Amino acid sequence: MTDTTDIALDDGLRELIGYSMKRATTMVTADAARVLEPMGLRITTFSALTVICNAPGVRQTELAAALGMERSNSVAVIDTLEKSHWITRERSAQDRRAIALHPTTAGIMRQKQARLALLTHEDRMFADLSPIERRDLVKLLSKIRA
Amino acid sequence: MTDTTDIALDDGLRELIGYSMKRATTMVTADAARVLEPMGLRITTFSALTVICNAPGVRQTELAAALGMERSNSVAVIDTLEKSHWITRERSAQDRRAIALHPTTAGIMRQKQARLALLTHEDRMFADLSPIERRDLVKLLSKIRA
DNA sequence: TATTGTTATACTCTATAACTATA
DNA sequence: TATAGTTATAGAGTATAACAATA
Repeated sequence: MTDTTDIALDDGLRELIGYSMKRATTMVTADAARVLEPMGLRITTFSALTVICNAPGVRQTELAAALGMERSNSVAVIDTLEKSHWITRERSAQDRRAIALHPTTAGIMRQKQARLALLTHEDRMFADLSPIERRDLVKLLSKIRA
Repeated sequence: MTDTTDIALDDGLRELIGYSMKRATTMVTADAARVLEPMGLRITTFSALTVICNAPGVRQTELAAALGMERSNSVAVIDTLEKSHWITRERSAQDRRAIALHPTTAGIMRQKQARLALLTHEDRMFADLSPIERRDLVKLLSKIRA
């Protein structure tokens, strides 16, 4: 070190909250992806599967909106889940344009298994935060507005 | 609404802190990108430019490590900054393998301008968080460990 | 042998436009 | 005419392997 104060190279970026958010989120999501990978899931497919398990019959457009993704991009995600036999596409009787998504028994089991693995992963990543601090973190994040 | 409790479709995901982090970070970085775009900068190029302005003479490998990116991916970022005449590449005399990165006068001015725009953007995005809450948020994020 | 910058490549996520079939 | 699902496509970020020049 050439300087007694030993300033980090990215010190000029640390004044930006968004920089801290991005670094931390990248760490967390990368670890979550590693946890999901051996189960044949990625973050996007796990998220979609979870919504479908919690709201059977949800339409693709509703699903995409809930996850903040484009309808067009949701198609490949749903294709993957369908090919893995974790969900089924069923044409709606009331509105024959729409497709209702339903989880299979295998899909429900896989979602439960992945959920538990992610809760364990979060217990590890957030081990240095108390339950109150974890709730505070989510609360503060929810106060950010577009 | 069919249910009196009116549960959101992504409710099953909200128990995961990583989900809140990802949604919030996507919002913040998307807005930051919109702010930087008219200045000819993206988040990655702004970050690199900031490090180079704060640590003139930094090497490419050091820069990439500081930003948590691959050396190979930093090349295109630095190419862009060089083509915009905001930085220069100078072969090191001590170690002729290495390249020292220096900001130009125009680069320093552009970085200052972009920094101010991002501080304004953060004041808008984090308007509902007090100064203490903003510090708490960063503090909590720093407690997350790999 | 190891490291620096570089190229090539591939994969994920994301964003937009346009098509089809239904409403 | 508007909407639901779909296809095609392109951009940005990210990850790995391999190479030439230099240490």
